[in-house]
Amino acid sequence: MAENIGWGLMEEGWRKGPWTAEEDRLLVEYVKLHGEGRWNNVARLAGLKRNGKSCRLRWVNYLRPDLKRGQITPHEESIILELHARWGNRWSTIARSLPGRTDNEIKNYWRTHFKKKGNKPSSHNAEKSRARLLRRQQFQLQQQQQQQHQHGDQTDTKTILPSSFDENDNKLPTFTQLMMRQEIVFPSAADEQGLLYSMIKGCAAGGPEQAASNEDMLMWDGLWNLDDLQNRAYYQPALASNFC
DNA sequence: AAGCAGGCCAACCGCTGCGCT
DNA sequence: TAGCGCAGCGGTTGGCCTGCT
Repeated sequence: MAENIGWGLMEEGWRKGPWTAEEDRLLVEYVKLHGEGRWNNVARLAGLKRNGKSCRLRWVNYLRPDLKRGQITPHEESIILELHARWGNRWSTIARSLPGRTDNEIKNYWRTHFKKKGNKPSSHNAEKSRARLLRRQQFQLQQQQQQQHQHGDQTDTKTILPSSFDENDNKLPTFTQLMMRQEIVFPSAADEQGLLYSMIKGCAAGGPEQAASNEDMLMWDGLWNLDDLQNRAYYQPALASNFC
């Protein structure tokens, strides 16, 4: 039996529907005090009239401090495409390769942009969406630049293209070799290349040959590719086998 | 200006796997 | 080993927003 309480719905004692700012605050306070997990205790300990599932979902998809806001970048999009081709609808697995992005976010993005029209990213709708996305990104970029200008924030160029890379040869050294030659410059954690940063941090000890799991191996296999268009790392599956 | 269609995203639902008893 | 509870996952829904006609 459901009861409408104006903003939200009460069902069997649990509130449903959109979260209020006060509920968010209570949930954040709870996680600060008790950490993530034991979500069924939230109602009792935090005074929230939400079930554990709802609390977990709200935290994971919206309140987590490490979430990355804003549109999916073309770089992230290419990663999503490649990983979806590998793993299918394993959204949580794909999300683990995109720091700050949630499985829900990626799932929504995929369904919006690629699910329809026979999974053709280049369809008319996808093109329109991309055009809209680019307009938004340009706007966001302008805003970021304005903010950086206001704060005098000088961001360093984050080149990770190896100086020894021979374009004619098209043969890339291994990651370990680059580490030895100190030819990799770590991007900052705040950079959109957070993926590269986390991969370097996670596997720097030995590169793909030291990867801890099959999934790590897959990531190494797929992700370490370089593109010199903008003096930064880009995701290009076609070159993967040359690099690792 | 209004109506409509589609995009976008937050949230819910049902199922599954895992750990504990 | 069966039963139970919890956490996590993928699918789906519903409402708001935006752009087009």
